[in-house]
Amino acid sequence: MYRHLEHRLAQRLSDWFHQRYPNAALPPVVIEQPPKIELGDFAIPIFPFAKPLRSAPLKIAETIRAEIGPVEGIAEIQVAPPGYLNVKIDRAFLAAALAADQKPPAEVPPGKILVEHSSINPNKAAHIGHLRNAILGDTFVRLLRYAGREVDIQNYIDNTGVQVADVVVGFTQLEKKSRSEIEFLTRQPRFDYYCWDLYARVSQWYEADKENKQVRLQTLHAIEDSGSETAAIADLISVAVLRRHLETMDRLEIEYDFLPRESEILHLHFWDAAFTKLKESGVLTFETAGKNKGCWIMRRAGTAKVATTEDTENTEAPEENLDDLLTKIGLQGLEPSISEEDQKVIVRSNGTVGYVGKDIAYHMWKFGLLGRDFGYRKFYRYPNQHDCWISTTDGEKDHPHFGGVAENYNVIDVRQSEAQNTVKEALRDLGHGKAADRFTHFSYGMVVLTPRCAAELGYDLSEEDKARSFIGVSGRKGFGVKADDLLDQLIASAKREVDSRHPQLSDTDRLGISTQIAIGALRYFMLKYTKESVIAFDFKDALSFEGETGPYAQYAVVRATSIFRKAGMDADTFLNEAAGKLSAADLKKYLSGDAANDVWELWLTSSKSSSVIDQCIATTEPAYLAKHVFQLAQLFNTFYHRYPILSEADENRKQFLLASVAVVRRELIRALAVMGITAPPVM
RNA sequence: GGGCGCGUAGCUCAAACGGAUAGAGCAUUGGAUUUCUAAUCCAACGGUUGCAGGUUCGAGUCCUGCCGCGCCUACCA
Repeated sequence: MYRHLEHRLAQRLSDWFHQRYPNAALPPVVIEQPPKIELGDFAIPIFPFAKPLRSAPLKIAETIRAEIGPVEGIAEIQVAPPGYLNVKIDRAFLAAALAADQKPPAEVPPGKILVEHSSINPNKAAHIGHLRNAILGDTFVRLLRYAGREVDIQNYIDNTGVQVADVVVGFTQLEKKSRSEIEFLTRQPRFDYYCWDLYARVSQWYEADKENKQVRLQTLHAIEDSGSETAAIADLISVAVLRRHLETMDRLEIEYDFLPRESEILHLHFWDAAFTKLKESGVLTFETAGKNKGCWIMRRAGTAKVATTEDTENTEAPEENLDDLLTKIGLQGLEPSISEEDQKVIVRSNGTVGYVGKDIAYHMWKFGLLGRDFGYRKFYRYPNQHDCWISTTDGEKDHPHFGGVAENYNVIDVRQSEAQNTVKEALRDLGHGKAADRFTHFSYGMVVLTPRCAAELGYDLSEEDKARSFIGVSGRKGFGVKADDLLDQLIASAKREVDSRHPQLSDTDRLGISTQIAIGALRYFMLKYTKESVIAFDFKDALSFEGETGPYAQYAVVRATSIFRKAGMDADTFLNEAAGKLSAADLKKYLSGDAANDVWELWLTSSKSSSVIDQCIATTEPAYLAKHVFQLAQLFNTFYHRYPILSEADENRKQFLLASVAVVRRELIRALAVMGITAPPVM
């Protein structure tokens, strides 16, 4: 409803401007929030109109105020120096709509959206960096679904890369394990932890003797031969680790619909099909000389940008740079179409295709542009009976339809920006401009360890690392905080509190509550930072349950619920039945005037969730929702402290206060659900 | 070298489109509960938004230069 009023107001002002000044070129109407609630609920800066209309902002504002006429849902419009229009919402109007949970219909664009996230190499345990990815991705899925969009969640599994080969080397060479011995190990709890340590040991082994890297190369080749014993072992390991990843993420209520694997991209000849199209369209060119002789290359994304109709005036500049470069490296006259600096090798001179090439093929499939499909097999059934499918070469006849989507979001960290751009440009160069436009790299920053945190974990730091402000997580070095470990710690820490607070509850109940709190803390922690920022991981912050944390917001819900429990009522039932009986006169009475500003702010903020969620989707930034949830919880806690509700003597006012609590509670629960957080019954 | 990003309170972070007095949390200090149980609330303290210019009614935000840091720049994935 807040969103609706905002749009209505913007539209009305825009219409007014166009009617009164039909020939003027005017900037769009921008709606902001005044710095203080006393000033109003919406603020429109008039300054941008001063110049085009050749008039003072205050004068224009005054004219608008006088001529705009009544707007439904708007109570008052004031002019404020030095040039704002401050607008007050009709408080009773909004509150009545909110109490009755009225939602004006929103437009939902057609077409399915694909969100790809997690994509953890299946060779070791998931760590905190993967948690950030999965939580961001899963929350974005929930945001889209809240907005009414249909979403498929895919988790791309690179099961044929060197990382898997390295662990295979560890089992077969370092540990001399047979296939059946490895199979036995895969059935042990937390097999991924075993691999974590082994992977780090293999990396050391490579460094100890360069000869050892030959083994890696042989193993890598053997994996690609699908009939070999090595391939079978690799599959055994990667599937077992993958299963562990699904279990870990399921602890956080993160699920997937489909797991496309790189092995099928190869075996089902996705790449061959893509390669043919890429060659035919000239996107890939064969190098006959120079550093990349014998490779199929593409122009590096983002460099020497091809002139389009919009920027013809810039056509000269890149060519000059190109000539300069060619001169510098002594290549003038050889006429490669792209300088070596700008070349991106897609197919190596030995004929094998790199990661980006496979990703291009995968993305052509995603948008239904490849003319091929995976085989599908059920792989994992979640406790809620939802099935997660995996790619195979043959597969089951009846399966859901994956691929051929309208939009695509890839949740991948910022280091892959260039590779992502290359995929996007390949789609564009193939003539699929629309698909390229609907390809979004949902980029986010790294999770790193503070030197203190690394020391706490017992890692020996080099002098170089000690001097750094933070240290990157490294699976290769076995350097990082494992996802399951962190979650275990959070649960244990929450459990200690719950045990002391609620000794009367059963241990199972206390564990359940602790788990909800741990998930709330972890998910909120990963979402409160804006996605581009680097998270300097610190146990003190991550394990905190106070201040700006998930449990703070969960606690607000618990408090709201406990008011109703104490009153012998169910909060939702109350809202369904009693809230409708709130008279317009009472709403007006209890919400009017500056004295009611604090309660009004509670209602106002409650009404903003849909607007905030729209903003999160438009900017691919879930942190706005985290901030909103915290703000709402904060307002509620202040309100809770200031107003005794059950002891309120005025019965009508008591009903109004209860309705206020019930509305905030409902909106908090909804917003938290979008973040994948549920509030426990007690805390 | 080139590309991208970052630099805001002691620490960790906010501040959509340039807008009203740059806000939170943590930490520190002082207070609040026989109550809908304090994982809470109130208050104090804390800032030349890296530096120097510029654009304009107005700059943490845009432009230029400099300083510092990170990532990418592999026939790795």
